[in-house]
Amino acid sequence: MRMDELDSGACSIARAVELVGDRWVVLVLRDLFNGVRRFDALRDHLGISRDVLTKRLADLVAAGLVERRGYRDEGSRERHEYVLTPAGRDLRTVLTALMDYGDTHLAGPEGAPMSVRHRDCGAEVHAHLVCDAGHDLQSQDRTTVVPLAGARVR
Amino acid sequence: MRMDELDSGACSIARAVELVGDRWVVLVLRDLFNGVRRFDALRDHLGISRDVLTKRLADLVAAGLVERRGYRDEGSRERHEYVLTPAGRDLRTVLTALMDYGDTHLAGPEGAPMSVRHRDCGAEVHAHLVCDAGHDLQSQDRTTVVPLAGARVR
DNA sequence: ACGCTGGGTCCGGATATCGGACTCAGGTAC
DNA sequence: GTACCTGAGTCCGATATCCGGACCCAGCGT
Repeated sequence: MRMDELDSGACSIARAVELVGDRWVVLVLRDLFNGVRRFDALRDHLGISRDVLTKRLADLVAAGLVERRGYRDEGSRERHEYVLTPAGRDLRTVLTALMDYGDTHLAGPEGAPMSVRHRDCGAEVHAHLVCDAGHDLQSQDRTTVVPLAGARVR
Repeated sequence: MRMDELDSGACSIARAVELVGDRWVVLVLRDLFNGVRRFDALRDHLGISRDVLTKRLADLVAAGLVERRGYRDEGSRERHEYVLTPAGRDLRTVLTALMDYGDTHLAGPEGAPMSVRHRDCGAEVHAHLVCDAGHDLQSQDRTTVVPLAGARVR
């Protein structure tokens, strides 16, 4: 079966990219992973317009990736902050894969700007392709794609 | 050091998302991985407008992820097809991570639509977070992020 | 009473997207 | 030779989105 006979929309990549297929969404998620939680902190750091940030955060909340949570610094009234939900945190593999790609192909002469470390052992963390039998496929191309029940023929 | 003191643009995720932070780019790459190579086949399968497809393909070629290659079916004049370069193929980890995310969080009741298999052993392939000491971090959150030489303070 | 601050909304111009019509070149059919 | 088909685009006008900037609003401190 040729892949172009299957419905492009009934594909997990298509569904996932519906959520995160946007520059700002990815950068907002990155900052949320890094502990930047407040509207104006995000706005300052990313240089995104307030308008768009409002919309992106609302979309992320609606999609269940982010939770809007009240907090109160003493001597201030209540404010909001944005924190990743477990579903949002599951995107870490995607962000790490993007980061690995940028490190390898797009870094300047100074090399990679950041390193993700395993908190327990200090070693660098990367996204790898691994098969369920335990083979690491990094940088090889030994894969085939087969349709399953959720696929739809056009 | 707080992460929001570092330049958001000097980040491998920001650089990578400059290339692939677009719905159509990701879907075009997916189809190229799956062997859909010709302009009109991509257009039909994705339902993208010709205009936008032309531009996305040109951007991908300019970025070195895709090569535009002449070919000739017998009895036709020369045509073009688009094939991934090695740099483009390195995005497989990103696409697999997106697919895993979609399979886990966005699949319908029929389950996942596709499965990527290791050609040598037939087992399913997934993107995992793995540290250089060999620990698999899947679904844990035991990471810290540290700035390196390529980071820029704002 | 007044201003400051976090977290927005509103607005107008610039950009991008979409679907559809038009183009162009080489090959086949007559 | 002429008409037509096909793959691969370009052009166009209407809509949608993005961006920067101005404006708003609710409490708290003074």
